Amino acid sequence: MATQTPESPAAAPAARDPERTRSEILAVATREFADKGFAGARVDEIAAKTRTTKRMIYYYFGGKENLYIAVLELAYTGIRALERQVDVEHLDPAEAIRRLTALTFDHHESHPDFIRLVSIENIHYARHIVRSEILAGLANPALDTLTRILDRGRAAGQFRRDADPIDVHMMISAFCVFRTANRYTFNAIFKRDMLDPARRDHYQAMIGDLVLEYLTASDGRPAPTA
Amino acid sequence: MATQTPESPAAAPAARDPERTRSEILAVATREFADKGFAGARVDEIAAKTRTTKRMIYYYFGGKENLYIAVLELAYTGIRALERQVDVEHLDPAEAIRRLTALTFDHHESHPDFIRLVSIENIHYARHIVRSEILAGLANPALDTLTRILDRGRAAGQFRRDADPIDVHMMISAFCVFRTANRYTFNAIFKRDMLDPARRDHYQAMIGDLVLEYLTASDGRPAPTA
DNA sequence: CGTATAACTAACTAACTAGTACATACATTG
DNA sequence: CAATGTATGTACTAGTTAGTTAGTTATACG
Repeated sequence: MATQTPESPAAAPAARDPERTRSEILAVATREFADKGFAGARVDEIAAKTRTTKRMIYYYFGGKENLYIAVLELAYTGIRALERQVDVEHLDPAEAIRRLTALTFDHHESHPDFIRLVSIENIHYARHIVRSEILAGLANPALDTLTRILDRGRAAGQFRRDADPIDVHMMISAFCVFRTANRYTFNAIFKRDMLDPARRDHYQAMIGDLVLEYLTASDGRPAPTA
Repeated sequence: MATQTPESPAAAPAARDPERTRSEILAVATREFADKGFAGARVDEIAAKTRTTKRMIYYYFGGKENLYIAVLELAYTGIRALERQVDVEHLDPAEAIRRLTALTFDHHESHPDFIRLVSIENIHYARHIVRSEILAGLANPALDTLTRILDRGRAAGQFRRDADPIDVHMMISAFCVFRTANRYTFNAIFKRDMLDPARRDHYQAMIGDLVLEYLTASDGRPAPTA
């Protein structure tokens, strides 16, 4: 007997389950906002796609904009949790960069809705991120990881000394985000699907090469010779 | 006497000027769609910001969606015209790459509305580009230019032989587009404005270095030694 | 048990929004 | 200078959309 709730053994739509109601609204809203943007998404449609009613959206979230912010908060905290799991401390700096880059690459590929939400939020000048207390002060595990790798690489004389963590993070993100975020216009214009599985390994290696070549290039200053 | 009659040469609101009416609607619509997206933009507001009425939008463009497509067409053809003016044929391949990269960089920086429209269009899965006959078959001067540079660079034994023009174009675009398109969320999270004039030269040089280092790196094949 | 409260539903509304009907002024040309 | 099509403005409408009102039902807890 696969009972879902303590007292109800019926497999019927669980009558009362605030936890599930809330998270179902969030899940559906994530899809809708990511698909159509803030202005394009419809509260009525979000409600219709859940097993509950529109009233519940207002009950739990207070309004369309707050729901959108809740969606952003969930998306960002989820991504950050994943980033925190990355462990490359045991790897040689160059290998660690390659691994971090590959993981970021995989990550963006497997979370297109997140990338879409970020694009949408940029169209809104990041207004909602700034307004959200949760998001405004969210730590960035990927950047911390990268900072440690760069420190190790510099100490070992492997990496250029003027490499800035935020810049390197930007490089990696730029490539990985572009590939997903601009997939459709790029394909319409160049007739090339940047997410074609046949080209996946090629692009994953390319961004790794790119970053490593940058990091191991001379910075024009007296560097400790290997 | 500021007469508005047919024969008045006065600088007063030109009574009849279809050319101006049309282009004014397009200019205002470009700003509105770039600012708020397709769903977020309001036909009434676009009309209010022109010197004409909503009726004229329907008269000239037929509807909101067609107006949006017209905006895209104008934006893309304008950008393509600029790209066509790039002349780097007289430069050494490496210098040509640096110049093309710098021009692309400048270009994206000075056309944020275009980048926004591209982001918006990606949110719409490039549906309108595909529908537009003008856009679907628009040549890409930047890619042609790049292809010729790469050919010259390979012939001179300066560039790796497996460098693909579309891939290289993608690299350049990724960096330049990301910097503009993701400016707001990036700044909200990392407290760094990627468009800060103080960092402009740094980033312009960085993308140039990045691409050149990639192109001059060994491709693991027997290459003509310099 | 019974009652307070949290979870929930259905129906409604006021405001907005894309698009249109209709009337008319202007300009070109025969 | 008539007449005909182009360009334009005003006022309207039908449909949509975020948000609300007024309640009902389940559950926890004394």
